[in-house]
Amino acid sequence: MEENWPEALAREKVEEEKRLPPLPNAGNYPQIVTRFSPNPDCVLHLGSARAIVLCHEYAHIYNGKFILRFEDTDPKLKKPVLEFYDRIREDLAWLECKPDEEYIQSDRIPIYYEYAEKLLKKGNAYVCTCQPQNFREKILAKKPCQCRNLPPEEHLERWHRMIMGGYKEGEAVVRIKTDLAHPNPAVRDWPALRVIDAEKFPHPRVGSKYHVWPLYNFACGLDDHLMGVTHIIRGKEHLTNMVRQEYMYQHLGWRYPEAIHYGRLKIKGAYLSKSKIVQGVREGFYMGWDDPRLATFAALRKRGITPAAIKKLIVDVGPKTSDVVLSWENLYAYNRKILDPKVNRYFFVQNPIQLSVRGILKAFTARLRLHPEHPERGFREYVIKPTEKDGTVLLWVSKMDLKALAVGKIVRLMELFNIRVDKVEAYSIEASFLSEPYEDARKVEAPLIHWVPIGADVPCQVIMPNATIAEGIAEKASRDLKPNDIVQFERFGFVRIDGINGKLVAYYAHK
RNA sequence: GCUCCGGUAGUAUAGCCCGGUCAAGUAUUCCGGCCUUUCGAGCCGGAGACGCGGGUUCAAAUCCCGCCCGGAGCACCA
Repeated sequence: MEENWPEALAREKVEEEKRLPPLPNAGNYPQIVTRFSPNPDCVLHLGSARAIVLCHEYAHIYNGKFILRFEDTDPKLKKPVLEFYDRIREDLAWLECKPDEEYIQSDRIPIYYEYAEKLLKKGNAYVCTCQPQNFREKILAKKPCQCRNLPPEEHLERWHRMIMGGYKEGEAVVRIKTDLAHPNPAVRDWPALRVIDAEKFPHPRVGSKYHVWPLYNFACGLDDHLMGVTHIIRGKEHLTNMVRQEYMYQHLGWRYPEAIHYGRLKIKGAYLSKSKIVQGVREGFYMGWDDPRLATFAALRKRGITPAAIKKLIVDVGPKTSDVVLSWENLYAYNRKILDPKVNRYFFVQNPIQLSVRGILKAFTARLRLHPEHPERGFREYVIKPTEKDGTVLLWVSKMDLKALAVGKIVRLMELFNIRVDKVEAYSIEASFLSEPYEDARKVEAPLIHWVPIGADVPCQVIMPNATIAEGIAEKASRDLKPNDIVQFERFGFVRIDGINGKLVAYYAHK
């Protein structure tokens, strides 16, 4: 059923969630195959999410296959870095977009050589030894360069010299023949492989083994067919690359896969440029790949943004060709919807200030639900006992609530009792006990504020999205939290617990 | 400059192919109310958009033309 009627299956989903538009000509293929093909020269970020989620999601919907392919064929300008191979794998795993297969292009150089030779032999490609400037002039004039029409034997000979290291950088390049009259000069006889000084620019994985490296259109074009990719989903900056590659497909007698070119995805205020991210981290401007100011997956993960929220967002945006500039609020809204029913609540008092309440005649036991809608999850319990001599109780409250704590005002300490403020000083507030019932507070529309008993507390800092730190005190019960727990600090926001040893450290997600 | 895409509310998206049911739907945002021992969630109500100008037509967000604006490509990068 699933194999024969993927559409029917997909349609069912439409009703419950929103749906991606159907893939073009999906019915023509026995199995849908998509691929995500990053250059391991940076960690992944929200800008890559569109490619990943769309590819993975479509493969999933159609019961197809999702391939991860590292495109690491430029050891010079876009030099791959070893650590990123694994980081990218981790990011995908975290995003719950695990590939069914993985390839690394630097392992496939012999395959590319084989096809280069084949094309050379058939006269569909040639080794061009022209000065780049000369070639440029010719091609702009729609004229062949002096190499183009040389016999294949000559090119084969040049080719062998090329891979043996007989040419220096820039001295020879393999070109795929296209149409010299093509309206777009960029399409005309595009370069397929070039010489790299292997000693000077060793590849992090294969070292100085190869002098000749394929360019994007060659390696990618071959691989898409060789790996059985049926649907290419990539950014629209690759639109002309499709046109270029189609010529090579013609030479090889292959059929070009279906291609979807979506627009760029940006998020307001986020730095999504790989080079800027790498530079900022290397120079120490950012604390790491997971600096909260970054929109890397690592950073989002650290802040408690869930993969589900990211996926939903991307699916919602869909594969349109126009660019989108998302606002963080959008992402937060998805995340909040996922988090709110799931996560427990705790009190965190930012910028604590001491509150002493006098006139307490008995001990109170505050039972705070871990989740307001799910009492079955349990409680945090605090016994508030007044001192024997003057019946006073000491609590932490937040300076942020100072406006509600003006002299004479009535305030309710959540789940505890109501007080009237008597005196406000720089570092302390004095108040007196008023009454216990919640209804009393409602009647006078007293503001509700949270609190932490002095003595039943733990120092806590929350790293905010702009990398500033919110200092404060969390309630004692939060000591039981574990790293990666996501909770809501009531009236403060959702946070992900990062660590706890003596001090609680959390990262802020959003309100 | 050349080639190619695209422009629906603050943001994102549906509708455009096969004109009317679109006085434009949805989510978020913002405002108001209800509910609620969170300024969260939920519920109810409200605000807010078809880039501009022509044309075709009984009828245009949808078709045609021009303009304007935005983006991408024009590497021996991916």
